[in-house]
Amino acid sequence: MATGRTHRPATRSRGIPEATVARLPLYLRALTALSERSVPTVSSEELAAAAGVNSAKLRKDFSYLGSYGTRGVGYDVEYLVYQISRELGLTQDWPVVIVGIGNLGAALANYGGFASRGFRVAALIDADPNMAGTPVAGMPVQHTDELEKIIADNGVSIGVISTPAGAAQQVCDRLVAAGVTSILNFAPTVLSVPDGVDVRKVDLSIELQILAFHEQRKAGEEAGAEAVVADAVAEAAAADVTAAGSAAEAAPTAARAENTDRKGPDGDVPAVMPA
Amino acid sequence: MATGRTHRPATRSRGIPEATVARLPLYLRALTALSERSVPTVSSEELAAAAGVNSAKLRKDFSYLGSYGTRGVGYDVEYLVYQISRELGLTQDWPVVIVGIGNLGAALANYGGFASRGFRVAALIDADPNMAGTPVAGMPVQHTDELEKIIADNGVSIGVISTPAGAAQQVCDRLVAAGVTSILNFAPTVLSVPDGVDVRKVDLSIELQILAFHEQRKAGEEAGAEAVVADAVAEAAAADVTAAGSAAEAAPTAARAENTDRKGPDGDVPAVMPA
DNA sequence: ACTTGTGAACAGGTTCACAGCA
DNA sequence: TGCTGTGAACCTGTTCACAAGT
Repeated sequence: MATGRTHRPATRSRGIPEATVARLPLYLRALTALSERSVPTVSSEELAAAAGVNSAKLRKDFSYLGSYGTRGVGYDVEYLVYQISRELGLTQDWPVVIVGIGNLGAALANYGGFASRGFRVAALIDADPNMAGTPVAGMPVQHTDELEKIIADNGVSIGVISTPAGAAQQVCDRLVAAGVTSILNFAPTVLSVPDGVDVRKVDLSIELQILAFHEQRKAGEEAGAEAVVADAVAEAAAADVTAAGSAAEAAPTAARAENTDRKGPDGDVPAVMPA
Repeated sequence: MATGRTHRPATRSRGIPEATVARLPLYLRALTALSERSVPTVSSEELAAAAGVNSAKLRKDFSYLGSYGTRGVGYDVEYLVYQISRELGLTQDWPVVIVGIGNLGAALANYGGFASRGFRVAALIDADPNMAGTPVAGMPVQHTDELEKIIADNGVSIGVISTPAGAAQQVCDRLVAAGVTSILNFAPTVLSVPDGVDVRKVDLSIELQILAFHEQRKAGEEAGAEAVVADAVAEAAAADVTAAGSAAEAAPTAARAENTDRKGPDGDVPAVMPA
């Protein structure tokens, strides 16, 4: 597997912190909502509440972009929307292909959040010949054989993989070979990619497992004790605790909000793992 | 705002770091694969490679769980699978309900990764009366009216929200009122929940936006300069960039993941800590 | 020999608190 | 007066490197 250890080539240190980048979409969404309500300006306190973060963090984040606010007043909504969009690269058109049109792929194809954010689904690709031509989200599914041509013809640089785990690496390799340099992976598999290619993974079951961890902890707390019971049972049960082999991937994120005053959601770290 | 600023410095305790918890599912998946291949033991180096992290981090993570390895040898696969499963609370059955059976909800209902990890879909709920009774993933969709009863009858404590953004908060409130204490939110909205309830969110468009950011950066780098060009244009364009994304986010779907998270800004997590 | 387990250095991110400016 | 912008403290997480076992 790729061993690209070069994570962050110091050379680019002038950049915006990853944690901040990961929050920009959040701010953008909150700002877009304000914009639609024709709100002209917003304070860091208000915007932070809408985005679910605390104001100090928000101000710090914005400070990395530049000084776009006005002391004593707040931020100009429209101006900020533009600046953040530009910073994220959303002012340009990003054609993307979705490979693997199963339940999830179809859901993604129908997701409105793409188009409204500068992303354009250039093609839906699936390995099943029977699906070819079938319309999904108003667009015909194309066969995997066309993959390279589609990517070249549309200048696609971002690919979404929603195939079964077993096909993911192969699809990934073809996407990369065809020129894709950013991949959003939904398959529960660790993908190996050459240096220079970004991969972000999303795994539905991982999120649930993390919730289960905290849920379990809540229950134990309530009970008062901690007796993590089973210790003797461990050995015995160990043999078949697991089964199926598909599952999770990595991704963290969490949010937390509170009702009554303050609150802070949390931090999230991006992780684009380098091969 | 900063009223009761009672810091909670001493709150730290025997807990496992959030970042570590977020990686446990990854290790578990890799271990499960090894287990299926009947591999008896594995070194931190091998397992780390399979999980996509570096070995030092993996060993550090495991050290929080206890000393489950054998120096000079490695870790016993079966034993570790059990220990991690137990730590995550996966040795028990977690009934979950999925609210909002659109494309994404259906995809989630069909997702095999749930069942194979101790999660059981107890019910599929949707507000559309026409969907009631319709089988999805082999199970009839039930109407929202039944929500409270379903949760009570099945002892559900984890809920998944895959409704449109507009309905999310309302659904969330009902889930919480009915007893749910952990929520996985796919709707592109910030949810407010009372203390003690965990919310994790997954937003697909956010992941894509983060990829776009890095993709844009790559392009610029290639071009040689860093000149974030358009600076003068900014001012001019700012005025009406606005509408760009009015389509709004209606459909739900999304995913987002990343590294770690959760933690409390202020008085958040009551600090779980079993003595 | 070989690999774990971990103190300690390091890095990055968050929060504080206040100076600076409209 | 009010709110932004930010240095500095603080805290969490990562990496190093080696002592401790087997």
